[in-house]
Amino acid sequence: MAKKPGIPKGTRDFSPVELAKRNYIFDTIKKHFQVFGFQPIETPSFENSDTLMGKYGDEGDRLIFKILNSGDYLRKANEADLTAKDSTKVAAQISEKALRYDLTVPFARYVVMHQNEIDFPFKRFQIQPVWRADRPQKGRFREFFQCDADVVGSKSLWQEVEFVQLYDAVFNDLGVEGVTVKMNNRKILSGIAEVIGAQDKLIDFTVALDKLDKIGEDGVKKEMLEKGIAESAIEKVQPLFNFTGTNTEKLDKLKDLLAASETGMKGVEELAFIIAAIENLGLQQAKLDIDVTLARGLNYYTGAIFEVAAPDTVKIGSIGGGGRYDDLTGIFGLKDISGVGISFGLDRIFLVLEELNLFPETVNNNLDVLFINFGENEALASFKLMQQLRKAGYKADMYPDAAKPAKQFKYADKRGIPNVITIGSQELADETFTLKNMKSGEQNTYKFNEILSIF
RNA sequence: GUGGUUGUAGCUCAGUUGGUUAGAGCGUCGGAUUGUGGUUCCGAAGGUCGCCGGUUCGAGACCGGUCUUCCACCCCA
Repeated sequence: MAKKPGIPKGTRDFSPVELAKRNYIFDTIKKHFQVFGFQPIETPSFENSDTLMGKYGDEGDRLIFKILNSGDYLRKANEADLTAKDSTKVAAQISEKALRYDLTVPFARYVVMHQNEIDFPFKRFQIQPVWRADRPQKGRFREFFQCDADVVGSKSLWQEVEFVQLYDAVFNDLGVEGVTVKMNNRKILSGIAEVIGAQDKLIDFTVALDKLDKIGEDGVKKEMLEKGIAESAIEKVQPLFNFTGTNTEKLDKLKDLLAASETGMKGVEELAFIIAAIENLGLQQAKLDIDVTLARGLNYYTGAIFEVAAPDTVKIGSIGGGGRYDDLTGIFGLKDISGVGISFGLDRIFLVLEELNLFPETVNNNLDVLFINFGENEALASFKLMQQLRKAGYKADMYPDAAKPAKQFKYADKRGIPNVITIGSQELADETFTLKNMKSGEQNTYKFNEILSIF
C-alpha cells in the first residue's frame, strides 16, 4: 500500500487560517517598506554555488543546500577525491548550484550585475524564502521567509535613522507594544578590542560578549579566557558588564572608555547622531536602546548594528536585525558601495502576535455568505444572486451539491461563515430568499432585488 | 555537526513486571430530524503501535539502527 506521505524536516505546510495571518504580517511590512520608498525585487531561489560558497564562513558553507548536477554527475568527479571520500571536494565537483541561503548576498550579486541600470542610492526590499540545512528548533526552520529592506550607495546616517523609524512604524501598525530597538556599532566593538589590546581576537571577543544576557558575566569571562583573551584585558572591559543608564549616559561612558581609540570614537559619534535624531523626531512605541553587547549577526557589519527585541512579556529572542556593511558588493568586484539594511523575522513575529492575541478578527479570508443548494432550479436562482454579490466584491459561494440542508448548514457553521442564504421551492416561487445570520440564528426573507441593499 | 528527547486512530493522549481480540475523549460518517447549524441521544467506520532488524514460546512495551518531533550547544532569522 501507499506509504504515509511526509514533508522534509524543518519544512511546513501553511493552511488557510495560518496563511491569512502570515499574509497580514507580510502585507503590513510591505506597506511600510513602500511608504518608506523601497522598491521590490526578487532573485532566483538558487544561485551558482560560487556566488554563495565562502560568503558565510565555514559554518555557513555547511548549512547551504547544494543542488546535485543533472545527468551523469559522477562522471565529472575526480577519481582520487571519490576514493578518498573527500566530501567537500566531491561536493564542489558534482554540484554547481545551491539554494539561496539569505537575501543579502544575492542582493549584492544583483547590484553588481545591474549596476549600470540602477540609480544610486538604491532602496530595495525583498520578501522570499531562504533555505538552511540547519537542525530545526522552535521558530527555526530549514525553509523560512526573510523580509529584508536595504539601501545601497549612500553612507548617510539618515538611513540608519530611517530604519529605526521603519521598525517603529511596522511594529506599531501590528499592535506590538514595547519592542526595543537595540543598537550598537561595529566601530565601538573594534575600539574596545583595540583599547584592551585584543584587536586580533575581535570576533572571539564580540561573540563571547554577545552572550552576556544568556550565560552571565562569569560565563562570558570564562569563554573569553578560553579563547585566549588576557585576564588584564577582560578587567578593562568590566564597565561593560553592568552597562546601564540612559542612552546619553551610556554614550558618555563609552567616550571615556574609548578616548584612546580613533575608530571607537567614530563609532560613538555615529551612534550619538542617530540617537539624537531619533530623540528629536520621536517614536510611536518602540524604545531605542544602546546595547554594547550586541554583536550578533554576520561579521561583515562595519557600522551600525540593529536588533529588535520582542516585548518583555513574550519569552522569545530577537524579532529583527540588521546593520551597515561598507563593502557590500566588494566580494563581487564593485568597490566602495556602502549598504545598510534590516530584516524582519517573520516566524517569530508570528509567534509574538499569536501569543499576545494581536491578529485582527478580519484576517481570515473566509466567505461572507454561503447559498444552500436545494436542486437545479433553486441553484440557478442562487447563482443569479451570487453573481451580483461577487460582482460587488463579496465573497460568496454555493454548496455544490443538493445535500441535506442540515449537512449544508453544518458546513457553514464549521467554516465560520457568517451568513447563509436559502432559496428553496417556496422562495423561488415568491422570488425571495431567506438570509440567516449564523451567529444570532435570526433569519429574514427578502425580495431578490433587495440583495445588494441588505449587504 | 555534538548531546538529549519524542513517536500508539484525523487530533489530544491512556495502555500495569513482556501475555489472548490495543483503549478513551474530541473529530468524522450514518440515524433520531427527507427546509435549518451550534445542544442532546443512538450507532458505525477508522491503527502494519514511525520504519528496519534483534532478543523471546510470545514485543506497543526490552535492545540496536534509522527517520521524525522538540530541547540545549554550535551558529543564526
